[in-house]
Amino acid sequence: MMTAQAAQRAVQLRAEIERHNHQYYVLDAPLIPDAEYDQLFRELQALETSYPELVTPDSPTRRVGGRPLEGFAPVRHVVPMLSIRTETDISDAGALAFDARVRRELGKPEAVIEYACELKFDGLALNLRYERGVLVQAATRGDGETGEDVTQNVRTIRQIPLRLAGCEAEVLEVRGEVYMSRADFGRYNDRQREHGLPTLVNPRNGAAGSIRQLDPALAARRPLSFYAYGLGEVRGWALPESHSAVLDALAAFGLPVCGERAVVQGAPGLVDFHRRVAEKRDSLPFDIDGVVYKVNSLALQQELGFVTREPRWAVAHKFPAEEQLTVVRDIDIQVGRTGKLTPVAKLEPVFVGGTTVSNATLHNEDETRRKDVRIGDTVIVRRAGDVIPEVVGVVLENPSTSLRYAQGERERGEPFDLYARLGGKCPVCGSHITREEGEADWRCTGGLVCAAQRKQAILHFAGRRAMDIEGLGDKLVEQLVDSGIVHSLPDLYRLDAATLAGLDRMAERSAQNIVDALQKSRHAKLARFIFALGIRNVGETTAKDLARHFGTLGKVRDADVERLQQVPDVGPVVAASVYEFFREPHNIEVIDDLLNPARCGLVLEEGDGVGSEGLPLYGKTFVLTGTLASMSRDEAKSHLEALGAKVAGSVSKNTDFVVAGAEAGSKLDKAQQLGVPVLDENGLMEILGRSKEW
DNA sequence: TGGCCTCGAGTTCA
DNA sequence: CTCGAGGCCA
Repeated sequence: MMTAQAAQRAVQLRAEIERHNHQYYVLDAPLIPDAEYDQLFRELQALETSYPELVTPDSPTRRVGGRPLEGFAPVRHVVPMLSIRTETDISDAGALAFDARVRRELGKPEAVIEYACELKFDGLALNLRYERGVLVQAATRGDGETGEDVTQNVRTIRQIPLRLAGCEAEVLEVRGEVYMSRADFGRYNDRQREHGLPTLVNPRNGAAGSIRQLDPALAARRPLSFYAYGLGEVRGWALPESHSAVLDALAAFGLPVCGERAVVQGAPGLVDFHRRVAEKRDSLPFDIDGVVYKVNSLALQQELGFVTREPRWAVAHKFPAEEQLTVVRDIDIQVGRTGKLTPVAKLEPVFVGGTTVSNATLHNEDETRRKDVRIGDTVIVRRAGDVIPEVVGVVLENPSTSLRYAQGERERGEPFDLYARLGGKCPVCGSHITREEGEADWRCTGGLVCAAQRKQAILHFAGRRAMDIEGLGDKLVEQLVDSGIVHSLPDLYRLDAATLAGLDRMAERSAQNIVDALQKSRHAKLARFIFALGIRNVGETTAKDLARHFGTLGKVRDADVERLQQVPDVGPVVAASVYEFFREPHNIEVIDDLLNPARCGLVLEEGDGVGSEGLPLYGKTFVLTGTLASMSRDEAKSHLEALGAKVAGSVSKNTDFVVAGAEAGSKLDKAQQLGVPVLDENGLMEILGRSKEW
């Protein structure tokens, strides 16, 4: 790069970074995720390293953060609050590189260095000043030299002691991070939503925003936590020899210190810590960016010193970002089994949370409008603890494009309007679409005329929990419906191997497998068949309830709304769904066809409609969690149900037993919380075995 | 009527 | 897994 170009780029980057600093630190309204900001910052750093003549005294790299907010008194830090360098390589190599650097700087290439390892919190750094053990002042980092006096707000954080236990030091400044736990964040937002008040975007913004609340009464309502991780100015207190001993001392004074820390030896210890924390990351009660490594010996820390504003003896080693920026290429609209129209954002593929994400649901029109996602927008995508990616929100300025369009607002697409986009018609069948008063969803009115709904209905029918027709997946159904071979459910049972073998990715062998699977499914339990029909509001459990109560399909079909409501857990809504389903001539036609021995030849396993009162586990509710060694969860479920037990999906005080297999999750915790008896696999086998003898 | 508990339905990627 | 809503009970 030519010097002139480099100079121009540096000016651009500085302006950009300053603006984001202002957004982030002063306005608490970041426009871009941290990873993106870090990247801009690193680019400027790199540029200034290559061209030292470009460095200006007011460059953002010369300071650590933003600037004090008007309204809070400025506080000059006696000992500057430095930032910590981030290792660029997020793989294990990052840890090795840091250790190698430390040994080289110390001139001891062979030494095994002792490190203190901690978590890197996603929050806001604070300096707490204690004089003779009393909290006299709390300040934010600000620009590192001067922060803001937020003592009033910090006093409202219960975890922060106003007086230290057994510390009479003339001055002891404690540094740490204010954060919001995930649970507190969720609870806070739930409450805000209930009252129709604005919610917080993420816990980090919550923490930063609360501390900077000018009204301490408002700040006090935000549930904040704090962890101490270091020291500022110290007078009249003999420093221990190591960082870990400092933290122990702070904990003894009554300050919260995070328990997830370790003292390790050399690079292997760092790698090990990084891995262990990465595994735990999702189950921690708070968000973290990564981990921090610090040379443990304070003497060695001093020897290593600083490069400009960053200590040589510490680095942050981050994890893959859970949030990333990407561009919405298009908004597709999918048609579900019930005709529900779901907008889906087609994204420029982006690596986030360990996998590449290219689709994200926008749920419905209101949700899309609330987030104001439009085609062409840059959005923040998150893939946190759970697996499913979500669009967190729109970024109104993309740093890479705003450099180009620095002067004006970027052109945006139209606000999302589902009806207008579809011209009022289902994208698959062209039937008109409706949205009932008070409903969130638009629906296609085409019913089974709509190919999309037919495909979904067939897939549902073939599903594992329904008729369990192995091999009949979405690709095959797609082909069968599109080619016109299968129009409705009975057509499935008229398929032969020769027809199937003509299809894409279908040879004789696979074709025969499908035919066999269909043959096997001709004999089905009533409950599965009812579920397979796909009646609105009738899922697996309700289908079982109906089958058990009525015993035969004929009785279910002929039942009036009143009779239907006598089934446990069936109220007016479900009863109406069932009743109307069996009044629809097309549905009756399909069912008759399926059960006609001369046509499809399905045979239902029907009963006489007695309850299961006589069974040994009648009236007991089980919840299964974790993985069992000897059988699948579904098998365990059907065994239990065969004995009259009810198997529910979540634990409550009505649960009689929780069966915990290997790697049981939150359900086990909940069981312990509620004092519900927990069985291991042996316990389950014992119950199943014993009950069989009865 | 309000506050649980459940159930139903929709969702992503390897 | 999570959200929304149906159903039940106090």
